[in-house]
Amino acid sequence: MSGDRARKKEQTRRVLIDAAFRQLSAERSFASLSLREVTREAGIAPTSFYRHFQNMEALGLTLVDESGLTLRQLMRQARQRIESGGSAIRTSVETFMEFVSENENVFRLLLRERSGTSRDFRAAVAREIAFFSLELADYIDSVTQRGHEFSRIQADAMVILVFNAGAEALDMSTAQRKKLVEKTIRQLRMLDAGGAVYMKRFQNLGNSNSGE
Amino acid sequence: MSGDRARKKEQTRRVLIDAAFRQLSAERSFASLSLREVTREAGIAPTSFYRHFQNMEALGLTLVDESGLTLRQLMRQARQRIESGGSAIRTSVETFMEFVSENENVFRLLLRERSGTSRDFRAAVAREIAFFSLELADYIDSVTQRGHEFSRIQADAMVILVFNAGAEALDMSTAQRKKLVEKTIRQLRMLDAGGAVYMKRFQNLGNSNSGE
DNA sequence: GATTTAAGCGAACAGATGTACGCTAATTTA
DNA sequence: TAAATTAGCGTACATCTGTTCGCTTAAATC
Repeated sequence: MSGDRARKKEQTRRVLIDAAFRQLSAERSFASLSLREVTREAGIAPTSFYRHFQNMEALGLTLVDESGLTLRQLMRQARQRIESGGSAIRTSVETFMEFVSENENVFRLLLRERSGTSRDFRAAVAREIAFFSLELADYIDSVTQRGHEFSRIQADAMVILVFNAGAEALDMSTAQRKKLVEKTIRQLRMLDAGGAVYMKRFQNLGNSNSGE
Repeated sequence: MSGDRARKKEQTRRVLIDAAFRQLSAERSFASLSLREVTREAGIAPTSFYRHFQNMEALGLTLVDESGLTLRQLMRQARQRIESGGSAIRTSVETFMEFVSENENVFRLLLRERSGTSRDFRAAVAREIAFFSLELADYIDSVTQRGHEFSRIQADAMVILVFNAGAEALDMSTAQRKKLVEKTIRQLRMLDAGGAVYMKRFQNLGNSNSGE
């Protein structure tokens, strides 16, 4: 039968990926994982690792990619919830925080590799966040009609604030997280309100960079 | 003569600290430094390390503390520049970016350990950033008189955006960094403008969290 | 059914790591 | 000046690391 071997190979590849994810925690970053640790957790001989990945860096990039996928599912979920009524800002923040709580290790990975030691990792995470931001910018622009460039700047700021809130949440209790959500919502509302005001000012003054 | 030995000890302690800072780079995080590497760079026997620090974690905390000090000097500088005229926002962003460019490794350390694997490190960095944010909040409040809590929320958002811009700048060319500065300034202006608007709305509606 | 392919394994190796221990030599104390 | 303290060093050891190599065994191909 054809595809039997390929299927089994895919299976152990998954086991390796899952083992790596499982070992991530507040105390363990991907960079601190050794090849042997991952294979041990996966129940596979160290040397077999090379049948699936060229090295740990390759495995890491796979993890980042999968995390990006999870992130996109999150976006889809948030969009659905917004469409079925409710404040866009509140819904987005709450959905994101839910995601962080349910995927702490996935989020930690993205968070850490964003400023990690591998340029490829940093680029991969930046790409995922940019995708996230672009989607939000489109949404904002479709609602406000202030122009793509402007919406993009606003969306970028919002995404950064939400991501940062997620990062802070990781070290917090449930009660503290609730407060954090409210704070973040206020920050996004400021940006929202400010977008309208600043846009007008921006148009009146033209694109000058005159001081003050 | 008394204090000779103590002085020399302090000296080699400095050599260790400097060696560690020197080894930080885009490719090397503090977590990836080994005790032996640091002592090698410092020109000191591995075992002598223990005469100065209990372990690498202790050295790391010292680095974070020193980085915090540098950050406070930066704040002082920004304050002075603002007082001697010019836009507060522009001056702050430009001064911060200058700091990042001149202290890339210091900034990288703070950036990485903010989401690192040591709770103590994370707490130490959070403390430094909170200090930074608190100062800005005081300044905002003294100018706008909108109340400490409100100013704090706004200041927090601003600090996050500026820090994040600093992080992005690390992987950028000089030209790209210039554009980033302008973008960040716009984001802060949005927050500034939005603060005024949102504050009014906030007061009129009361502290309700009614949807939409 | 015979031959080829390839996933998985165990043994082995060189290199690096943190740290214990005891020594030396210089400074400090008495 | 004699005794005590201590920064710095070299040796040593157990442990862990990534990776090579050749083998087995089962699936795929012919």
